[in-house]
Amino acid sequence: MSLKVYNSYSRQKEDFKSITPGHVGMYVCGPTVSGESHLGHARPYITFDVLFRYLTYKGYKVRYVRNITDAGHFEEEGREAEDKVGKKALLEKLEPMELVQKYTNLFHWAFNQFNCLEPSIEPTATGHIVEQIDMIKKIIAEGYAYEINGSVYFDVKKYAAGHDYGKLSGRIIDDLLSTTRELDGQEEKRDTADFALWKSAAPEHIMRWSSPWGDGFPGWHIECSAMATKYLGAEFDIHGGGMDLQFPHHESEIAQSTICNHTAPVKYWMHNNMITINGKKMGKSYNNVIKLTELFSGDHPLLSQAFSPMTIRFFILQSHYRHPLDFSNEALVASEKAFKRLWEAYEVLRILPVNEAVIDGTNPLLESKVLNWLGEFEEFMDDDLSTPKVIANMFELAPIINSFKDGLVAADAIAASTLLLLKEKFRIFLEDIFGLRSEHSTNNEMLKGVMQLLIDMRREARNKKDFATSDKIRNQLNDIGILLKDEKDGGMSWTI
RNA sequence: GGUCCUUUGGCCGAGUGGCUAGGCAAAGCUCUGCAAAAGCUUCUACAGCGGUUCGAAUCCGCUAGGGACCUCCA
Repeated sequence: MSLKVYNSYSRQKEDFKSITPGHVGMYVCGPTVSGESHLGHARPYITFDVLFRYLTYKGYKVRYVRNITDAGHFEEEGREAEDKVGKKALLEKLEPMELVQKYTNLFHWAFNQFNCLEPSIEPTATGHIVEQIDMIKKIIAEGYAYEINGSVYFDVKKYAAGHDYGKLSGRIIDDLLSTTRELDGQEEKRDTADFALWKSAAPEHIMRWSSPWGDGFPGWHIECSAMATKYLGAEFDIHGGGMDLQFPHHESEIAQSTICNHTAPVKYWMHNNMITINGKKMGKSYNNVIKLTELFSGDHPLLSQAFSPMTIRFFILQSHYRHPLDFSNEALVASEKAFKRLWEAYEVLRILPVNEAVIDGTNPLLESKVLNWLGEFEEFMDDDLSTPKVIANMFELAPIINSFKDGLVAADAIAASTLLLLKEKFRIFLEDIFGLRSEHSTNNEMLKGVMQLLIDMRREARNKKDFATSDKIRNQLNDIGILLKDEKDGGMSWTI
């Protein structure tokens, strides 16, 4: 089976074929570490983590590059260009790199909580100033950039004359060139559509580097082009990021890299949609963000409780990555319950005994349904990562799994081979590909021993019809967060 | 203002021409000392209007609402 992905550049689903057989180069725009990550940031990194995992499952050796933007990206409108990282640092009275370190650590911590695999390479913008300067030099040499007052701008009009500038973002170049908007600090550009490759730094700028054009800092888009080229080559397979980066960021990346490397840089552009809150995009500019730390702690006016990283991961996977996802406390509560139920079914499945003697199941209809649902796991993922459909199938299978445990379905209803396949597919898709995991460590031997003792005591009490004692054990365990469940066969199990 | 997208049952959310997605909530039942959990059952929607078609949530047009980008943004 072959993977199809939606390519933003062609606006259609395409068969995925890697440039180098067996290998995939993937670049994803990483965080700007001038502040704390919020729920909106979780989406791309979880989405592309799943893609990374899925490509690996498909047998590709993937080099996954995700940058850390620890410089650059500037405020421009209505005021002098300012280095965002440097500005915040002054406010917080921290060294710029101290601030960057703090938020980088926080980012790593949060996405470790989300069980996101680490990228193969996580380059920083400040660590690649030299590469960026080299790239700018080449673009100047090619005649597509010009220097004015220590700054360097990309000549969009010239580029657009021979290239399809605006194709990725569906922009019409003439509209861009005839912007009616008045922007300060734009007068030195030849054209308003031009973008900065290098910006001259005012004396008070803390973050600055020397360059052939004087002291300054790199422009908005050049870091991704430089680092992607360095680690993935002039042409690589996948470039991912949020939809809001299509213009101008990715459009400009294409232009820079195309001029510098004489080839279009990316084969498949993939963009995730936004997370909205009350229908509005969650973003810094809207002042409506919910930080990840607030989500994890529940410390936010819109939240009724804390939500675990796996709940959020599951919530994100329940919708398709290219569709908008509206946040609400209720939706997260629903996801929390759904995930818990699914995960517990999975834990039941793992310890379900397999009778190798069952060659043919006694319930062919059930068996064919199970096989069909399992087969669709990969089929759905191949269709542009349709994670919600895979999850829907898992929920079709969950009651069947629970019915096996409760004896509502005969143990020999399906062949041993099918049961083994069921176990394997659940493990691969739930754990390896979706990156979900148990929230709680229940493999603490000491806790297991204590629980067994309490279960034994409760059973003895129940046998003696001493329900006061048995209820006390159950209720008090419940109060501290352990749920005792009486099984159909008289046994007991527990979950946190 | 320009470009583009979107509108699904109480809520979330799949779905691109014909066959009940799924989850959460709610109700009933089974099981149970009670409860929880689990299982079973019920709840059949596609913004409005018009068109194409044997047949449309799905294609086209108009109307209304919402949103994104155009400026840092995942």
